[in-house]
Formats: sequence, C-alpha cells, structure tokens
Amino acid sequence: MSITLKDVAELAGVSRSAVSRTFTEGASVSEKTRRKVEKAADALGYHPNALASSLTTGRTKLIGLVADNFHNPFFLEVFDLFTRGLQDRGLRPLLVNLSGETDPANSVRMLRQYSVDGVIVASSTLSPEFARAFRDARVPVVHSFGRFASSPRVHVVGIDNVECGRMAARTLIDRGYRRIAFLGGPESATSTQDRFAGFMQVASADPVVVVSHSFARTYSFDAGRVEMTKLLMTDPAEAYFCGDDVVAIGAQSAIRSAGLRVPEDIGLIGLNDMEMARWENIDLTTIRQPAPQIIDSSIELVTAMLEEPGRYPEARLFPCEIMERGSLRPLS
Amino acid sequence: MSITLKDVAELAGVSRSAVSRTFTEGASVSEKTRRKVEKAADALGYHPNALASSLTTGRTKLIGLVADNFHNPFFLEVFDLFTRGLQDRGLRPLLVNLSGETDPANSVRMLRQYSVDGVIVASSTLSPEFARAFRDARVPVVHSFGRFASSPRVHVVGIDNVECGRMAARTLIDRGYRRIAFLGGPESATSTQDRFAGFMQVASADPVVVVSHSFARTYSFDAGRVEMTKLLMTDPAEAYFCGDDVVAIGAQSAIRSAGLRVPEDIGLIGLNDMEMARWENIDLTTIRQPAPQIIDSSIELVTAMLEEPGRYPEARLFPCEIMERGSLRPLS
DNA sequence: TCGTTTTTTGCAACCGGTTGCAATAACTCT
DNA sequence: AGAGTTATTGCAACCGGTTGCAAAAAACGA
Repeated sequence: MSITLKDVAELAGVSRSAVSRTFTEGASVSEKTRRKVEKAADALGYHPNALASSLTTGRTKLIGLVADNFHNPFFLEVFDLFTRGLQDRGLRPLLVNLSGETDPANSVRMLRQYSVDGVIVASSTLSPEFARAFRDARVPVVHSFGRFASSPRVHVVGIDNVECGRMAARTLIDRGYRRIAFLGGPESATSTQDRFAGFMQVASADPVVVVSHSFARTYSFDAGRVEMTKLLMTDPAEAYFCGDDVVAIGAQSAIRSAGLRVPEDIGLIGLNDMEMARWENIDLTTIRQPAPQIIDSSIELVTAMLEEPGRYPEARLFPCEIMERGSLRPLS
Repeated sequence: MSITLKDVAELAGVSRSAVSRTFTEGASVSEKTRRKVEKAADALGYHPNALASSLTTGRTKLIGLVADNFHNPFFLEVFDLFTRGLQDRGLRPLLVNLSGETDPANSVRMLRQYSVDGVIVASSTLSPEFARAFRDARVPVVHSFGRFASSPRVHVVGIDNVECGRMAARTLIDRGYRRIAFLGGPESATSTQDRFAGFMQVASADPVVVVSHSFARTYSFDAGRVEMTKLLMTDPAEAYFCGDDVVAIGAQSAIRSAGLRVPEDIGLIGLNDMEMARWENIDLTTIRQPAPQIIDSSIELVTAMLEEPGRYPEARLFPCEIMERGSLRPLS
C-alpha cells in the first residue's frame, strides 16, 4: 500500500537503518548515503510514519487539547493561538470536546490510548481535579486558564482571578458607582468563585458601597442575558462586573432591550478582552486577559515537561489590565 | 514504563494473543480466558495502545480536521459539532490550523505522517484544489462547506451557494427594495463567487432593480465594518446581502456608528444563522445553513470511505431557509 | 605505509500490538 | 466411548520504524 522504509532501502541499496538514520536528526550518516537515500525517498514519495516511530522513541508529538466551552467566542481565539503555537513547534493538537462530560476518567483513558506526549486543559471552569487526573496517570499536563493555587499540585498558567475581581471593584468605585454588583459566570467555576471573592473583598471594605451579586448559568450570551433580564425586573445596580465578556454582552443586550442605555443607565465591565469587545456596537470596557502569553507559556511548560517529567509543579500568573472602552462612565 | 500486553499476559497466565483477542471486537476467546484477562488488565490498569495496533490494522481512528478561519464564531459551532460527532463515533479529531497557509502539500504530508484515516476540510474559502490534494495522496477526504460542483472530483457536503444568492436577491426584492447590493466575503472564496453569481442572476433579471457589489477582505467583523464604512461615504444601497453573518454584523455596526438604523435606513441579510444572529442586539435576518446536517453527513461520508476507499465522489447539498428577524423591513 | 582513532554501516532485537495457521481442547452425535 | 465438528489457543511472523553493538570503512598521524 504505502511506501515504507524497506522500499526506500531497497531502491537506494542500503540497509533499513541507513534510511532511518537519514530521517532522524543528529544520527550518523555519511553525505554519500544520505544523498542516495534522499534520492530514493523522493522518487518513491516516502515519508516516515510518525506513529510507527513513536513506538520506539516513545514520543508521538501529539498533545491533547481538552476544552469544555464551545459557546464562548473567546475560546475560538484560544484554539487559534494553541493550534498555531503547537504547530510552530512541530506538535499536533488532538482536540477533546468535554461538553457535558464530568468524569475525567474517559478523557484520560482515551488520551493515554493515543499516547499523547502531554495534555493541555484549556478551561476556566473545570475543577483542578481534572488536570490532576492526568498527572496521576503520569501524563504531563498543564491547566491553562485554571485556578491559581499557592501550592499548586499541577502546572497552572493563567491570571489571578481574585485580583481581577478586586481590580473590577476598584474601577467601578473609582468611577463613582455606589451600588455595584457582581454578575458572575457559573457558580461552580473556579474562575467565578475567585473573581467573586476579590470583588467582594474590595466592595465590602468600602462603607459607602452597596454590593450585591448573582450568577449566570454558563459563560455564554444567553445566560448573561437571562440573568440581567431578571435583575432588571427588580432594582438593578448602577454597574456590574460581569463574569466574562460574553456574559457582559448578553447583559448589555438585555439592558438595551429594556430601553436602557449602557453606560448612561447601567455600567458594565467584562473580562477577557475578546475580539468582539472591540466591536463598535459592543464597545465593552473589560479586563484584558493576556491570552497569547498564557498560551505560549502553557506550550512552553508542557514541552519542558517532556524533557523533565517529574518537574516540580508551578503556577504562572500574568497580569491583567483594564481596557477602557465605552461601557462605563468616565472617571469624573 | 507503561503496562503492555505482555504484562497482562504474564499475570493472567495466557499468551499475548489471548490478551489481544479479548480486546478486539469479535475475536474468538472463551469466557473463561476473557475473565482471567480482564481481571489481570484491571489489576494493572492496562489499556491497549491505539497507535501500536494501528500499525497492523491500518486504522488509527484519527481524522484530520482542517480549517482556515479562526476569526469567525460560526466555526466555533462547527468545531463543536465536528468534535462531538467524531467522538461519538469513536474517532479523534487532529486539528490543523491553516491560517495563512496556501500550499496543501504541507498539511497533506503531515497528516499522512500521522496516518489519519481520513480528512475533513471544513472551509468555505479554500479552493477545491486543496481537498483534491488529499485525494491524490489517497487519503479519504470530504470537503465540508465546500463548493458544489455538478461533477465533483472529491466528496463535497454543503449548500448551494448560487441558490442562496438567488434566495437573498428574491427576498430583498420581495420586500420592495429597489437599490440592492451584494457585500461579499473575500472575492477569492468559492462561496463568495457562487453567492455573488446567484444574487446577480436574479437581481439583474429584474428591470427595475438597481444592483451593485463589493467585497470584504475576509469573512470577519472588521472586514465587514471597513467595507460598509466605505460604502456609506458615497451613495449606499437600500439593502445588502452580506457575505455571511459576521460580515453582516460588521456592516450593521458601521451603519449604526454612522447614525443610521437597521432596518429603517438600510436593510441587511446575512448567511449562516450562527448563534449570534439570534442575539437581541444583533437580531439578524439571515439564511440558515444547516450546519448540524452538513457536519453529520460529512462524518458519515468520511467513515463510509474507510470501508470503500474508491467510493465514487458525490456532492451532497442541504437546503437553506430564511430566518426572519429584524434586519429587513417586513413584507408589505 | 601502517597502526590508531573516528565515522559509518548493517545486523538483529525490540517497540506494542495483530493475525494466519496448525495444534489442542471442548462439544456433538450416534 | 469414539469419531467428527467446532471453538479456543499459542506460535511465530509481521506492521514500520529505531537503536545498541560490533564489524567495516574512512580519516588521521607519524
């Protein structure tokens, strides 16, 4: 069927080892045989079978990319960055869609069956358990956008969500908002919990500030809209820190549908700074999460673990910054 | 390092073949040995290595998923559907990001190195050449969202873009718009060309209709916005058929920024019916592309090709329908 | 030129599985 | 119980590569 090492060896008149060696970096082959082999390989259109070689080398160059939110456009950007970053380093992403799945065991089993070299869990909602399951199975794993822990059990790359919560509260208070609220993503998500904690910490420390909170069912437009619609029926706050941009956009839509204006009637601040936040009809003030850096760093870390499997776990944090746009009233 | 067939065989006191057989569907093993093997396997935490077995079976259950647009949220929905559909059938998507890449050779080589069982090219912008390159390399391939051809050289699953163009033109004319225009996606994309052709065919057949056209640089918000901004500086049409939803949303944003209203001042119709089109602040009238059906059918077709590699190429078309929302004036 | 050192090469075993085949075991049936 | 079937099993070769090792070839030094 397809061309194998043996075919090339025969045509080139050398041993199979010689052919193998010309295709492996840093192996000992003379220029003469290399040329013979390359000529034969070209003639036959030969390319080494990566999977067969993985059997002996123990490396597949396959990286499991595990995600659970396919309804948040931010993750499209994340996939773009991950796939390109991996490809640039000669690695291949094996995509796993976890939507609805709660038990890590299946994914662990599946990714082990495919002998992935490592796994990147790209999610801000999965519990740390998930990444740990891979570690326990001795699969190098990095949790991107995961929860920061002061004593991480697994490599984590992301942001300090607690600090983001504080930052959001400070920003709202600085703008003169007094009745402020947290409109979080799913309550079960670690990122929601942390952002909530930080937000409350700053907000409740200020004696004149009145703070309230609620949660959207998921990090999605619909959930944000539903929750804000509910809030508008009673006595809404002056400004909301939303779970993330897509929740904020849903909230924005609800506010506008109710005949109110952002930021004149209600202020909004999101988190992520996804592309859409810049769209002129959305124009969302938001906390930028430096996705390119997080992703680069995650890839770097997972490749480092290939060399050094027992590598001591670490948490890598990147700073966030406020992106001023039009959904909050200006600093007076 | 990891548990192999041999370890299980030894513990269970049977031959390696026996172990292999208990893990392969429909092989001949007695209940007694099966139980012994399963017990040993459980004890050791053994799971067969999918890649090693692919060597002899010739099947990896890996499917290359090739995409080139990571800036259009519609494709996040597409990825969701593809990954789930493949997973449900025991297949694994190997994601390839083609952004910027024009030469198929690289992807073909890479995916062949990984012995993917088949490839799905999910793009409405790539030329048919691309899919053909896989076919020429004897890799089963399906082009999803690709150009329909009356004599397809490669399996294509999608919609009739020419008919969509006609449908859009008819819709606009029926609403009483007289100065209508096509605001396409990238001119080089087959889908743009076809939608354009159909649109012009109907529009220019009507003596009272005045038609014009232009193209956005890519299927993206920014490109749509830029192009519409340009159009607004001269004498805009009464209604536009936009390249796709994301281009339409960009156009909508430009229109609103110019202080005009949709649909009162300018009407818009998109194509795809992505989730965002339903968002209340967007509320886009659009032509629904039945993505779930296209994707299901694509997966079905690619798996059928595994059984029957020489399968005669076919084009599968799914009907589209207008989703009435608020970006066109109502039928009078 | 010849002995020594360094490079290059092929052999053969191995990676973790699968499978055709012949031998063995377990059933039927009379 | 014994002949004839059918089901199960293990052997050994193979899938497409890699790699340690020893032999062969080439390069080096004097």
